[in-house]
Amino acid sequence: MATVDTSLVADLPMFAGLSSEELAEILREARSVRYPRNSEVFSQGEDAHSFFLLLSGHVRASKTTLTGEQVVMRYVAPGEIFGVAPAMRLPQYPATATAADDSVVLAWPSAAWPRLVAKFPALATNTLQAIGTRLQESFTRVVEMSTEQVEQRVAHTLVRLARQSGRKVERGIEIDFPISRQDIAQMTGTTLHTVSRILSGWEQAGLIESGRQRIVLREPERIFELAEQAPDEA
Amino acid sequence: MATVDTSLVADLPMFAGLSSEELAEILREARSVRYPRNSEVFSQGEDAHSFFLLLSGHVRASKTTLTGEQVVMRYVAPGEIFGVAPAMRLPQYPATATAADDSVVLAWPSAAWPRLVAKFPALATNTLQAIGTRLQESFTRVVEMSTEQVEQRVAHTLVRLARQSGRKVERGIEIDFPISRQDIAQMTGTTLHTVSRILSGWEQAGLIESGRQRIVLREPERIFELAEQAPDEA
DNA sequence: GGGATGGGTTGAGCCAGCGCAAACTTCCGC
DNA sequence: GCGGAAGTTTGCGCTGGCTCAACCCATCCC
Repeated sequence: MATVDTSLVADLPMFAGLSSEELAEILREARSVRYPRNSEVFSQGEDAHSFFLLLSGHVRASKTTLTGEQVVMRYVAPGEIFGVAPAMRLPQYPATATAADDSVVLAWPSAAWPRLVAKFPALATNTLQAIGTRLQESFTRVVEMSTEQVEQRVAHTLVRLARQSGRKVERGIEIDFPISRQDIAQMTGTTLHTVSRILSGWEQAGLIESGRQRIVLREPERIFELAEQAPDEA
Repeated sequence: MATVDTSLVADLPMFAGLSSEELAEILREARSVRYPRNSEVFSQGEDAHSFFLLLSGHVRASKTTLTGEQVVMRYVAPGEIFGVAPAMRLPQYPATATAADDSVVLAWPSAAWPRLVAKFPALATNTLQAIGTRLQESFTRVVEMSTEQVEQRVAHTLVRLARQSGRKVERGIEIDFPISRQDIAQMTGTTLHTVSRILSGWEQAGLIESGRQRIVLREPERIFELAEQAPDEA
């Protein structure tokens, strides 16, 4: 159980309003764990033994339906908390968390939550804000799924991924972790075939550049326009 | 500003872990307001001046897109909090709240939130739990929209409405507030035409009985089966 | 009681995107 | 360097559900 340097996480919104002594006390209860790419951090339905903070890498949260279909709920970026089921008093994890790339996380045992929150009320309000943001994002997704065509949804998804986890490269903005057509299909409620067709079209048009589990937005503004415009302006 | 009887709300999850004196202190800051059917409690984009608790009636939360389409996010049942933007530090309401039926709400000024939470930390954890539940519900909806056919989604929606706001009547379970085909369409991401066709079919089959803004589930279990079964078992 | 308004029903045609199928490419382990 | 697995591309046919359109019915207000 390595000790974590407070400076690594001091500026995160999760720890806003806490002194560095308080932060140190909180971090003392966490252990840092490394998850290689494609390994599971936790699994849907499993007892929620811990809650997490992502230090580096990327983690995919996905849900599996009764009929076996997978839906990707979100990608966790470094600095975000995840697996916070204990904070909502959920006894089990509602989704599966998988390392989309080699990742390092901080993990606190669930039992620590009530104690920490009692001692540091800022944690509760910070978490409330984080969950609130996530609720808004989820609402946005419901609205998109209800009102937009597939192409628009894919565009929105790429824009969001680029904003959240984009890395500037010479030729544009690259999504900073391996992501397949299938993953995007599971984020947008379509099939990998349709995603492939759409991305091929965009590549043809010079909007993107892509390869195996790799996407570079060459013209982010034009993708953004696609995302925002009404379908019949196309 | 009427004084509110603590006994009305003492058992709500929102106030779990608070003594009746503490509860009285919290309620002292709220005023109770009546909203007639179809009136707006607050409007999307408006400054979040208050947060609310529904005492009686039903409130519909809906979002409007840039292109003018409406999506119904949820129906608030008595005892639930809503418009809790202030708790998430959202400066504006992300949705519009409309009384689906004559309703009575408790309203607290936003400014009261930080003060109340500081004094009564249980409020923060209770709210966290409420928001967490809502996040799960929203996730469920994303999954349904991603993986289910329209008929299944409508079935799921009716089952949920019946559970949340169903009233037992001789012939089955009636949704306890006026709800139109259009409303259901906006909850399921389809058109009122398609909803009308589906409900007509079910009425034909004796599964439901319906009229103007009124739906009675005559065979709730069979609707439930429709909601759960894979489309090709139909 | 007549007109208007809001909600509901039903028909006909069309197309976005799915399902199925086959082939290709890249990566990785041995 | 070979074989297999995983990811991607592309063609083709079909269909669920949308669009457009017309009409009906109940309720409410003069």
